[in-house]
Amino acid sequence: MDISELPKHFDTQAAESSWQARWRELGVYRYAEAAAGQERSAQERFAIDTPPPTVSGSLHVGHVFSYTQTDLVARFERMRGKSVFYPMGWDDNGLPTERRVQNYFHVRCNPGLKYEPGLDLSAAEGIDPKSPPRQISRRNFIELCLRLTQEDEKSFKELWGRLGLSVDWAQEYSTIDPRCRRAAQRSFLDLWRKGHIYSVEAPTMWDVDFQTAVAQAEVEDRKIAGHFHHVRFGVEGGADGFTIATTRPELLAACVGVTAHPNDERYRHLFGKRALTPLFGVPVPIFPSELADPEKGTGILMVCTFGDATDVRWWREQKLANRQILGRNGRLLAVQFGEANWPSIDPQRANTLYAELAGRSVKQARRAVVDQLRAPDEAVLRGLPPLAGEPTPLEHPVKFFEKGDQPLEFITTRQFFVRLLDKKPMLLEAGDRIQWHPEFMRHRYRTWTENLAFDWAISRQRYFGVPFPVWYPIDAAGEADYENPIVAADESLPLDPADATPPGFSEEQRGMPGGFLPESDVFDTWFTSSLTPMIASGWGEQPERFRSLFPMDLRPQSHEIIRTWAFYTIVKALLHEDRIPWKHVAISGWILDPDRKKMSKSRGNVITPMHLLDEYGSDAVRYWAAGAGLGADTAFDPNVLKVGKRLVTKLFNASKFVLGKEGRPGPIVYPMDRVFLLRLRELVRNATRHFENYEHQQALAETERFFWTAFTDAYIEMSRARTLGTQGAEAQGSALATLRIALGVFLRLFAPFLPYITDEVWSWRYAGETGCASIHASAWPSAADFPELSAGGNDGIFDVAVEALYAINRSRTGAGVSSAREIKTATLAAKPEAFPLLQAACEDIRLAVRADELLAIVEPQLDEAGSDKPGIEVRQIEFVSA
RNA sequence: GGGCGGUUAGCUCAGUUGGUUAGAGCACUUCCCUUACAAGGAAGGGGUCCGGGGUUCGAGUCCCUGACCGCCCA
Repeated sequence: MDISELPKHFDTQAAESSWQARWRELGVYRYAEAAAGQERSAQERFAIDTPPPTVSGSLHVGHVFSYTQTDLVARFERMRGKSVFYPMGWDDNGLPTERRVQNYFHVRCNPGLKYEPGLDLSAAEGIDPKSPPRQISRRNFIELCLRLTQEDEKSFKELWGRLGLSVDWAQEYSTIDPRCRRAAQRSFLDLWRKGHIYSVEAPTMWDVDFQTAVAQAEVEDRKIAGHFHHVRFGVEGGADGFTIATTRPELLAACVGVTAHPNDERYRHLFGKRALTPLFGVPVPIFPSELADPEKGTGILMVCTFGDATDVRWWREQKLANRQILGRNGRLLAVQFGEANWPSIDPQRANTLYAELAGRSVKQARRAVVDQLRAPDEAVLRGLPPLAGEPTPLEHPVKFFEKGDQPLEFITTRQFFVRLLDKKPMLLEAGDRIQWHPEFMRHRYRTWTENLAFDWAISRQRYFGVPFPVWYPIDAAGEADYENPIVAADESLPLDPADATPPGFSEEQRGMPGGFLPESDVFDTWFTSSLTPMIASGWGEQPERFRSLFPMDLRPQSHEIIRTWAFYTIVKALLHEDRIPWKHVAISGWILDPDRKKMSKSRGNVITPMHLLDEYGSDAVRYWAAGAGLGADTAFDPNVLKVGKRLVTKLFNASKFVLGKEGRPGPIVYPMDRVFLLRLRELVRNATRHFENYEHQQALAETERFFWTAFTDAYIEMSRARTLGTQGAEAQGSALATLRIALGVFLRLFAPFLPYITDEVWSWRYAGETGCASIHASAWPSAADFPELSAGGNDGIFDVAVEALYAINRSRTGAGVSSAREIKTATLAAKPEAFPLLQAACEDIRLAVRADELLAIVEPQLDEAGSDKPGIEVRQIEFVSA
C-alpha cells in the first residue's frame, strides 16, 4: 500500500466496520476446540465466564466500561498464545422480561394451561389494554420471551461488535434457552439426589406485590418513617399491666408472646406469667430473651407471627403458636377467635373487633386498629384505653425486596431451599482459594458468607422462569403429598411439569386422586445464572469439552452482585463438582456521573454509549475504559475520550512516518538506537507484568507515556535526519530498522487497548512480513522481538539527549522562535558526570534540533542541585535569521 | 453498629517495596502552520497530598486517631 497517499486522519467509522468483518472472516476470536477425544490443558487455554447482560436493561457507558476491561484481558491472553474461550450469554430471565412480554403481546402466563404448539401471536397493537389478557401456557410464554429478547440482544450485539469485544460468537447462550433450562433442572436433580435441597412449609420472606418468596440476597434495608405505638397489655390473673412499644400494631391479633431482656428489673417479675392482649384478650406467654433490647421502646415487646426475622426466631425457639393473620396478597385473613389455635377470654368481642380488620391491607388495618386501641378496654384493662399516649414518630430500617415497593412480610408457605448454613466453612475456604482483583473485594464475599442467616430459598411463585421438574403424588382422598415429590428423569430435561407426565404415570392421572399434581413454581433466576461457567463449558453434555474448560480462569463482574452471582456460582461449583468455578475474579468499578452519583436508570443520569463511539471512535472509548483499574469507580469524563482520540491520531501519524520511509533497514549498530531499544525492551517487561497482575491501566499508562515522550518526542526527532540517508547508509539502516522494530512492538502493546488502529497499521506492512493477517493473532511482544543488544556502556545517553532537547525547546519557546528555524550555533552545559554522555549524544542532539554547530561544555557548579537528572542547560544559542 | 474502600492541582486521575524539587491529561496563559501529526507541537503558572499525633536520617506512602464521602452487611 502507498502510505504517502493516506489521509491526514484515521477514519474510525469506516475502519471499525471493515475490521469487524475482517476479524469474522479470519476467525481471529474463535475458540479452538481440542481435537475430538482430546482435552485441552488449563495452561493452553484461557476461559472467561462472561457476565450475561440483562437484555431488557438499558445500555449505558457502564457496560462499555466493564466489558472493555474484560476484553483487554482476553486480547492479552490471546496474544500470549492461549486459546481464549470468551463466550457471550444473554440474561433474559426475570421480572423485567416477564412484564415486557405481558404488555407487548397482552398475555398472561398460566402455568396450569397446556402448551399450544405453533401458537402465533403478534404485538398487541390495537388491542384494548383493559380487555382481559389472553392466558397462555408457560412454554408458550417462554417462546414469546425468547422472541422478544432476541430483538433486545441485537442492540447489545451491535454495541459489542462496534466496541470490538473479541467474543467468540459461536459460543452464545441465553438463560432461558433450552440448554440453560436443561442445565438448571439438571442442577436441581443433582442437588436433590445429593440431599442439599429440601422443601419445607415455614415462614419465608415474602413480597406481597409480586406475591413470591424472595431470598436473603434479594433483600435490602430501607430506612422508612414509622411510629412507635405504646400499647397497654394486661396480665392474666393480676392487676398490673405493662406497656409495649410496637411499630406494627396491626399485627396485635397475631401476637403469640411477650418478651423482655432477662436482666431488665422492670419486667423480671412477669416472666413465666401470661399476658393478655388488649382488644382480642388473647393469653400469651411472657418469656425472657437476650435479644430484647432494654433501650428500645419500653424494653418489652410483643412477638407476632410474623413481624420480622426475630419474631420468627422467637417463634421457633419458644415453640410459640402460629397465628398467621396476613395473607399472601398482603391483606388480613379472616380468622375465628374461640376456635382451636385462636383462644380469647372474650371471643365474641374479639371477633367483632377483628371483623373490622379482615380483608384490609396492612396500612388500612394499622389505621383501623389504632382507632380501636383508643377506646377503653373493659375486658382486659379495666376501662383504660390500650393506646398510651399518641404514636411517636421514628425512622427505622425495614426489609424490602430489592425490586419491591412494600415492606417484606414473613409468611408461612412451602418453599424449596438449598441447604447452605451447614456449609459456611467450606464456602469460606473456597473464597480463599480464588484470587480476587482487587484483593480487598475478597472481604465482600467473606463478610456475606460469614453473616449468612438463611438457607437459599430457590422457589419463586412467578410464571416466567425455569420450572421445577417436580410433581406431587395425589393420594386416594385427593390430597397432594408435598413431602414426597416425584422428580423428573435426567433424559427428559428440559421439561415443564404442566406439560410433561411424571415417570410411572399417564397423562390421564393429572390432578386425579391416585395421580399427580405438577409443581407450578419456577427457580430463582440466580439458580440458573449461577451455572454460567458450567453451561458455557458443556456441563453434563460434553464431558471432554467440560474437562477442558472447567474450572475457568476468570469471572469478571461488578461488586454489588458478589453476594449473589459470585456467591451462588461458587456454591454450585462446589456442590456439583467439588471445585472452585474459576481461578480469578475481576471486579469492575462503577461509572459515576459528573456529580459522583452512580449511573442508573432510576436516577435518570444514564449516558448511552453509541454517540460516544460515533464521535470519538471505539478505540478512544476503550482507552477511557482501560484507564481505570479494576474495582475503581470512575466519574465519566469526556476529556479522557478526547485524549484517547488524540492518541489514536498520533499512532496513525507516527506510523505513517515510520512505514512511509524509503530505504533499507540494516543492522542496528548506532549507539542511540541500541539504547532506545533497551529501554523499549524494559517497557515490554513492565507492561507484561502489569497485565499479569490484572493491572491493565498501568500497562496502558506506561506504554502511552513511553510512546509519547521517548518515541515520538525524542527518538523520532533524533533519528529523523539519519532516516533520510544524510549520515550514510549504515546510520540510515540502523535507524530504519530501529523504527520498524519499535513501531511493531508499540502496535502490539497497544493492540489490546486500541484494536482498530493497531490492526489497521499492522496491515500496512507487518501482516505481510509476519504472516499474521491480524495483529490480534500475533504474538505479544517479548525479548524475542529484539535483536541481540550488547550491554554497551553509554546507556545514559538517551536521557541526556532528552534533557538537552527539552532545554533547547525551552530556549526556542522563550525566544518565540518557530521550531522550523534552524540553529546556527548552540552551547550546552552539563555537570561533570553527565558531560561524557552529553558529548556522546551531541551529534544526535545536533541533528534533532537542526543546528549547524553544537558545543558541549562542563560546568561543575551545575552539580550543586544534587539531582540525579542530567541537568543539561543551554548556555548560548543563536538562530539562523529568518 | 460492624466491615471495606476513598479523600493528591480548578476538573478527572496516577503515584509499584518509605527516598532527591509529588506526576499526567484536561482546563488556563504564552509562543509556534514544522518535514508523520494545527483534530498538531513547544513552554509556563497552578498542590498545607482531608485534619491531628507517632515511627524514621527521611512519610503522599507505614502505625494510631478524628472528620467527611461511597459501598457492603447488621
